[in-house]
Amino acid sequence: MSIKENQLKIYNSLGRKKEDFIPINSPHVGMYVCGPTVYGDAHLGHARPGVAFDLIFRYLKHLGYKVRYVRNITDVGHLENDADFGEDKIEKKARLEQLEPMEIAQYYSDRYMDNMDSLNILRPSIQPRASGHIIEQMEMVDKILDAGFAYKVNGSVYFDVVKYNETHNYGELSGRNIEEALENTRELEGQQEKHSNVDFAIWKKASAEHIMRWNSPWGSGFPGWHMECSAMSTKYLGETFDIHGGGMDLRFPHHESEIAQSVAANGKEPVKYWIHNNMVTINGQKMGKSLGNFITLDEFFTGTHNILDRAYEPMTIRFFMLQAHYRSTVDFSNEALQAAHKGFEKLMKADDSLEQLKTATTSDFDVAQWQEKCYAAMDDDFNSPILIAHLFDAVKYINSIKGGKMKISAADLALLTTSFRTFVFEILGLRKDKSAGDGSQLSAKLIDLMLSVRHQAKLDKNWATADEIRNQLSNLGILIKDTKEGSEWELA
RNA sequence: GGUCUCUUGGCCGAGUGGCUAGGCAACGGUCUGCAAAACCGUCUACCCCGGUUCGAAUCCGGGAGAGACCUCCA
Repeated sequence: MSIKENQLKIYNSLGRKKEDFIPINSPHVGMYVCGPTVYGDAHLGHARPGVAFDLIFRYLKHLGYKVRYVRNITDVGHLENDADFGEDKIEKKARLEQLEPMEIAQYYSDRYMDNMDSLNILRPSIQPRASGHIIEQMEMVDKILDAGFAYKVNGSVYFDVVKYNETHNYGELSGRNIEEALENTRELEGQQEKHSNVDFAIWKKASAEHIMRWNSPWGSGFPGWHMECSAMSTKYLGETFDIHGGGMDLRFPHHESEIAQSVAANGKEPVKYWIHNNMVTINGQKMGKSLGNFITLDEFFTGTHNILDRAYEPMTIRFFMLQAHYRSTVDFSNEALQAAHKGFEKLMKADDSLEQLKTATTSDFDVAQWQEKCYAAMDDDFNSPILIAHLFDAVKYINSIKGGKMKISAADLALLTTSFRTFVFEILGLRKDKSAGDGSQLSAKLIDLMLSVRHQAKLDKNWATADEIRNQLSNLGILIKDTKEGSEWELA
């Protein structure tokens, strides 16, 4: 399979500039993205990296790359508060609800995947769980100890950031200067075990009441915060791979520490291109669990959060996110989502119209050049908003042909149809939601019956009856749309 | 406090040294028995103050405001 000729550029967080995308082992591409910690329902913020990296995954595949996409499920290891008093997040929830920790993790990861499916996010090639890779994480801890970049204290193992920084640059990704950080020492409590407060645990001793624990050479415990991603990315993608993604909030300390761990253990930089998606904000502020200002995806789909004016289809949310570039923040509001909903509908209707277009001998629009512009948008760091703008140019053209104001040749129509659909469905990953068909067959037939009665009334110029039917159906939430071809209906 | 980012028309949101994205809303029109829907058209913005330049919303400096990270976080 050949790679489609392209000039794909990717903004690399490591270096903060756009670079030509040249895979290490073309046509193979390895991509690792930080997935969710499964101790709660996915919210709008989780949809952002889901959609962003799905777009990247889809486009790379479209270009002909063979992509192995790995997205982890974190079901152990995240500490709350500081290290000494922290307890595993999953364990805490379990104790509160009297359930097995793994039961919670399974429940929420299933729900997460259902949500992602709704958003038409392709499943990654591998979705490894942290709890299933304890051995690999212990092996990596061992390697870091052997390399001399970690030390053992009371059954825990800490990464020696200060020592690492003597020969490497801890802070290369986040633009931090550790020496400065050390000078502005803040008083931190309960950190006597660490040689320095910039050090972090790579293996943590489990307290007596800690349920999620594994035996290790250092005693009974669990892996540190950042180990899972280093261990699993190395296992499935190799010591050096092409793309590592995640939310911007993970840049420090999570990704910075991942780099340090991999370099310490394997002696080489793990990632060629770091890609970070920006946040979803609500009233200008980051939507997040700790801030308590999040809306879950299920609440969006059902409209059950009191801040929501209505329910929003998954595709509305997907389109809403694709209308912003992945590196920009995107601000939630009902108004913005309703605008996205309408725009999306317009796009889908234009797709339907493609079937009905009549061809001519010439075209009034340079379809080949239009296609080039679409590729140029995607090649420029996956610029979906620009692509969507071009798609709406095509929509306007399609509608003008339909209205008899412009012409298209048969060859151009074929090209327009395939490219339009490729970009809309294959690359942007949009999908027509089965909406009107949701009602029972019987209801649909009854509505059609009412419409034919109304049609006859209109032919008889019996406007009172025609309007009565329209109004009554409207009261039931069924919207009549009169077109030249006859009447259509949809659920409001 | 430190590091970094952002500030675009009624709203959302691209872009970037000259060629004036796009969506939604609004307004005008076409269509329609009326209405809605649909479609077409119109609407020329870039926080403030300096500077560089033939030319800046775009580059540089200063100011104001907002946000992210520095603790788990998508």
